[in-house]
This record gives sequence, structure tokens and C-alpha cells, in this order.
Amino acid sequence: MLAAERKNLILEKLQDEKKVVVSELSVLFGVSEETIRRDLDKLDKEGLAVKGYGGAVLNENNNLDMPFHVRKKKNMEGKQKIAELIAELIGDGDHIIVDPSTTAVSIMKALRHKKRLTVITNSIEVLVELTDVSGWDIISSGGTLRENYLALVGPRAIESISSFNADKLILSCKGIDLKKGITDANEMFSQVKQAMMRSAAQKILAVDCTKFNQVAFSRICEIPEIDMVVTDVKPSAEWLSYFAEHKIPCLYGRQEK
Amino acid sequence: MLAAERKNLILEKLQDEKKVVVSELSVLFGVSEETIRRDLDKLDKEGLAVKGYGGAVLNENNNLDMPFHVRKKKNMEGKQKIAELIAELIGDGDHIIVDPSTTAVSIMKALRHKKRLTVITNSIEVLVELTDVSGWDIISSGGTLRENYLALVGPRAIESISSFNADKLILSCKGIDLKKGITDANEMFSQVKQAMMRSAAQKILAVDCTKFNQVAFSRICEIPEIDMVVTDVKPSAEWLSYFAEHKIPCLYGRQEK
DNA sequence: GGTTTTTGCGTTCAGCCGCCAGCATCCTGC
DNA sequence: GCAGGATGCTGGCGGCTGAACGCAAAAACC
Repeated sequence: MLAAERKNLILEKLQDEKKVVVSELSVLFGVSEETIRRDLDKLDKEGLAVKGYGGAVLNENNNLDMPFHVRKKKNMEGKQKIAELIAELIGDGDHIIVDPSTTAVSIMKALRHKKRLTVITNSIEVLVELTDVSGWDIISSGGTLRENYLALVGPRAIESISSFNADKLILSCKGIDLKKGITDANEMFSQVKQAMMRSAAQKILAVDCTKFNQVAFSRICEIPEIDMVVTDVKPSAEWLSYFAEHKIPCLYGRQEK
Repeated sequence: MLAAERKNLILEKLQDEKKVVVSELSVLFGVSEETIRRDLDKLDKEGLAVKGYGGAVLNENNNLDMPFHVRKKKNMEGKQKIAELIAELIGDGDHIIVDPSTTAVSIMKALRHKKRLTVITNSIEVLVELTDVSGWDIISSGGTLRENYLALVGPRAIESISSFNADKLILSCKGIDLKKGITDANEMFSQVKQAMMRSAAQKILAVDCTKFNQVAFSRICEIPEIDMVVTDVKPSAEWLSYFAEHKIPCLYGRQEK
């Protein structure tokens, strides 16, 4: 029995049972309790466990803030809430188009238990997220990789998306404004998104609260072209009356403003 | 027993059993423990294992730490060597087609300093690797995501690849055999690779030494259809004479057999 | 044949583990 | 609420085994 191996096994047990007891581990591995305590010390120092009296408990906190996805943390609960709402709108066997956004990735996580979905996307992150689901049809548009984005754009992307007819589009954007409509960071993206809108029967806009009253460079479409809006927090009265007036259903999570 | 071969076997054992013990490996391979330690050292440096007292345990961590599970595989120096050799064959401004493989990812790293390359690929990993290079044209074939692979396949992938005419193809495979030719794991992949061959003027096979005399399920092509072979270690006399006979240049790294 | 790489040997060094003593913490009974 | 016993923690010590290092021999490469 290797020291490192024992440490891994303790960690596994910890993850299964959320806690471990020094005395149990001692007899389980046939080593002294001091040794176990030293192992737990290390796990504690590595931030994987929290040592207490008589044993240790799992440090759950650590699973979420992985070193890399720092930027994705921005308004994670909001995106999570949106994802849950969207998941209720999608049925087994649906054909959906998804654009590139961190919200879209959250939505994919929330859709994992659905069956026989067909997903069409130009987002590399969405593809990566979906590599290990089974029974789905996952289609990547072709296209040119946009520098510093994990997204495919250009005429080839537009052309390939245009050849599909999907049930639903999950659309994201950089800004939504009463006067300027729905806008995105650049023309490449907005052109692809326009193609997506032409290829989907129902267009669902998934935006978190930070996008309201923002204007970005390139217009995707006017607001009434959207069939439904899903967001995390209740929009202002102004927005709600606008949506009501244009008969656009608007779903949102709990908390006010 | 080749050093690299031994290292690969250790890695396999490591992946099977999650841990290896220095003393065991020493008697298993009939080499001294220091030699084993040096091997484990390399595996540790490559991030594949974590060396500890008395042995090493598998490093599962790297599946999670990257934004996407870019799993590194065995024989990293071999792939590195191949990548360096390939880099010398590629000129600024070239149009190249790249298929999905870990070797291809290594090659992309080695090509980073080139200018104005056009890369056409169906590999998601290659796309991710290239998101932050500037001045290149990076084109993704469309297609269906193959479950558990980060690769696009199917008629759409084939169709879009067929619409290009590239200078060079960097081809990988699962097996190369004198009788059975060049083979890959499944039909989906080999069909796409055949399309790639039709779309490229020069076909360069990039394979590490472990692929020689291996036969996989689905044939990609006969060996003479390849224009050049690049590998990490000097192939056997049998292979060298075969290549000479068919006038296929063969580049390789240092060590014997 | 000269050079580079790989391997093995022997010495020195460092990490792992168990034991023990002293201290901190928890628990029970009153 | 508190006292005293029980249990667990900390730190030091020593034995042991594996690790690191330098050097030299051998193999392989050009």
C-alpha cells in the first residue's frame, strides 16, 4: 500500500460518504491513527477536506471554483436559473439551435437528462460540453473559427445552419434595448444569429439581467421578432409592460429587480 | 525492451490499476529500480502520473483542470518529436488539413510561430488549441459530433472537406501494417479521412512508433497512397526498405528501433 | 571512433511510519 | 454548570525503506 494510494482512497471515501473517521480508516488500512491523521492533514492543506475532531469532512466548496473557469463565474446563479427555466420548455426529441454563450453551456448541463435531442450549434464550448451525452444528435455548423472566441462564423456557418429547420432557438446576446433592439458584439456573430432565427420555429431569448438596457455594436433583430424571453430576475415594470404589449411571454426566476 | 516501450507499458499498467510500485516494476521489466524511477519521473513531468514514495499513482486530475478535458495520452515525447519534424515541412501561408488526434494537437503547438496558415479540421481539440493564434484562417468542417470523441464526422463533414483544395494533409491513424495498409478505429473516421486525402495535394502520415504493425477495424487507404511518413523513432529495416521501394520519404527522430 | 543516451551501482539523504508523552477537547454524571 | 475521565491531537524520536545524486560502464547512434 502506497502512501499516495492510501491518500487517494481516503479522498474517494470522503467524496462518497462526505466524511471519514480516523479510527475506521486506521483499521481499514491497517496503519496507525497517527498516520491517518497525517494523511488528513495533507488533504486539509490541499483544501480538499476539512479536518475536525475524530475525522474529516469533504470540502465541497472547492469543486465549484476551479482555477480556469473564472470568467464563467460571472452571474453563475443567474445563468443556472435561466437554464432551469429553459429546460422546462424543451421536450424529449426536440430539435434545437444553440448559439455560443456561457449561458448556453449552463443550459446544456440542465438538459442532460432529456432524451433524443438534436442540437445544432456553432459553439465549440457547447460541443465539448456534449461529447459524453448519448443518444443525442449533435451537429456542428462548419465555419471559420473566430479569433479568441470558441465560435464558428462566416458564410459557411450561415449556409450550414440555413439548411436546417429546428423547433427552437436558444438565443443569447450582448444587449437588449427598447429602442435599439437586440444587439451583439460584432457583425459576424449577428449574421450567424440571424440565420439561426430563420431556421427555427420558436425563438427563445435567454439573457441574464445584466443585458437589459445595454446596446452593443451590431443589431441581431428587433425585439418583437423574438417569441419568448427567459431571464433570471424580474425585469422592470417598463420591460414587463413592453413584453405584455407585444405579447411576448417572459419567464424569470425569483428575486426582485 | 525499448525505453519508450517500457514507459508506455508502465503507463498502461498505471491506467489499469491506478497505481504502480517501483519494486514490482523493477522485477517485472528486469531493470534496476533507479531506471523505473527515472521513467516515473518523466511520466510525472508530463503530468500523467504523480510520483510518490514507493511508486506512483495515476493523475486523474488533468481531466478536470483544463477548460475542456484535453486528455493527454501516452508517448508525449514521441509526439513532440513528430511535431518538430512536421513543423519543418510546413511553410508560411500553407493550407493544411488536420485530422483529430493527440499528435495533431502537438503539431499545432509546434506550428504556432508560422504565419498566415490556413487550417481545415474536424477536430474540436485542434480548434480549441488554435483559438488564440492570430492571423491564421481556421476552418472547421461541420458535421455530427461523434460520441465520446472530440471529432466531427458524417456526410456533412465529408461534404465540407471536399469543397477545399489544400496543400498538405497531416494524417494520423490507429494502425499501419504492410498487408492491411493504413487503418482506423471506425468507418466514420476513415471515411472523413478519405475525403481529406482527396482534398490535399501532399499526404503526410504522422504516426508514432506504437502504430506500426497494428491493424485497426476500418481501412483508410493503402500505404503507397501516402506521400510521406513522419514518425518518432527509426522504423525497422523491413519498413525502411518498404518505404524506399515505394519511394516514400520517411522522417524520424533519434533513437534506434 | 567519438558522441550521446541509457542503465546500474554505491553512498548519502529524506520521507514515512509507529511509539510515546504531554496537552486539548469532548462527554458524562452529578 | 462543573469536575473528572475518556478520547483524540500534537510533536519529537528513531528505525527503516525508498529516493536522489554522481559516476562509470555499456549500448546505440552518426
